[in-house]
Amino acid sequence: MLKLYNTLSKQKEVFKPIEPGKVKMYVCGMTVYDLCHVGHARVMVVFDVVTRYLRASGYDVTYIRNITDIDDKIIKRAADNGETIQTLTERYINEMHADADALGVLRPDREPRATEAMQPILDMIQTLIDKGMAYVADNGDVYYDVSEFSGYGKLSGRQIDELRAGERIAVNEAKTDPLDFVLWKAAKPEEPSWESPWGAGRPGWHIECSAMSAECLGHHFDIHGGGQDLQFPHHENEIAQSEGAHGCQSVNYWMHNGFVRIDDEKMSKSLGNFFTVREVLAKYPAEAVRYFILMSHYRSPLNYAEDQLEQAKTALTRFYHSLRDVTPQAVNWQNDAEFAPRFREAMDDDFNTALALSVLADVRQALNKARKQEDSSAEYYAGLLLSFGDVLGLFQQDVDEYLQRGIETVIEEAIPLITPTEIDELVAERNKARADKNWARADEIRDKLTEMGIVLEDAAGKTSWRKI
RNA sequence: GGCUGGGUGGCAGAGUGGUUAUGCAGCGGACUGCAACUCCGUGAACGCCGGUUCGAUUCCGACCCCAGCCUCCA
Repeated sequence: MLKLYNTLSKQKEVFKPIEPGKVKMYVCGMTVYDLCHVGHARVMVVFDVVTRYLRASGYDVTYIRNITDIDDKIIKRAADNGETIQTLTERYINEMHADADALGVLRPDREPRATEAMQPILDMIQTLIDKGMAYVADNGDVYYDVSEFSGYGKLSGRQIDELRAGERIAVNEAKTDPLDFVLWKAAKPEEPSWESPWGAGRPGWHIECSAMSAECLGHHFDIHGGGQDLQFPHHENEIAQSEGAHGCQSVNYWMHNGFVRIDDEKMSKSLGNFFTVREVLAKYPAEAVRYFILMSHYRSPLNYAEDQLEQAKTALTRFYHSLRDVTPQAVNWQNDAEFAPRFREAMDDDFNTALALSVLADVRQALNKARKQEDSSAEYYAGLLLSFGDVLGLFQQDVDEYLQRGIETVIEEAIPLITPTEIDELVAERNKARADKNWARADEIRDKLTEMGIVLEDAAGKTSWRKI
């Protein structure tokens, strides 16, 4: 029985889909004006695992992750670069996909873009105006009238008067209430804009998600996800818009993942303390980054640190190592009686991947023991590990490809160090020396390879190698 | 100031009213020509102060500290 933490109720709840057997999920994706950083990677990986596990649990999942391809930062960046917003966003959408693919993140079923949803956005704003929940200001902007929505604050636990008392709300003359937020922004000269009944302009940030989620999933759907920082105001405003316009509950379960931190501070663009996914992938295998993200619970803060990445890499390598030279059986983990109950229990408990990984560590150990005893159950455990791994998006690469990864392109100062063929030749020479009990020569070769980051492993009758 | 969440062994990170998390690192042993890999064994923890309890790291209260949101942000 799957339980998940619902931000709306601030507690774990048993998951019950609106329509039996089906899950409709919407996650706030990226604003595409720059490369993704590790925080973005976390959202993608976390909800990828949520989707995979829901599917493994038998649900027919419709997963939507939007792309924000029009906003102030995009306009500014495009202007700075002297390019159109289309070429800018197109480029970063491709980069985002490249990062997602590298991290083993499956594509959502749909990735709607704000600029392609103008009509639904305009319709929704009109509905809100017609219902008296929005108004056109003197400057041509359209604002949502927060006082017209009684549920305002229910997600983030805020009271309207408390928010009013806050000192950090910017004063904007055009609004009748500082808490009101913009649905439609009147265009300034030179800015990209779309025609509307209220003049040329562009949508406010929040309205696109309300419009697109309704377009893709209907007025009422199961799960809405995103980063913790979107709780307020973005998601609060989404609720106000969707429920204001449709007159019914919009989302049953709100899920928010925790931040990635550096030195106990949130990783963010504005603080400038971020690492792009691209930078991290240059130093660590993508799957190790994924493993690192899954090492902690999705709602906990995740401290980004090199030694943690190293640890993830080591742990992952040991899994692949255990899978090496075993022919895995075709196994469906759901049929397993030994480990699956614990795995399911962990994942059912609000997607506790950290605990699930500890179960996989036990499977790995069972596999190693079986291998040591040359027991045929090794093939079963290997298959089981792969089946579990599929739920978390781990262990799916070819074993040698992972362990000997990138060997063709390993370069240090642009000079290829060694080719696999050369390694094989050295290994053969060393084994000959070993047969002759010429330990000095054998060790010399091994040391030479070690210096190049190649580890040799002498199993009975076969020497294999891997990259450190 | 308001509202959230958190403080666990060397590091990371689950969890629990009384019994082994797990991973990485360490130590001892087996295996090995020596290693690597693997296996076996092993030490080490619950911010501080009270309370409830036969018993609290786990429940309650105060305190200290940390992070986040309240402004664009995954």
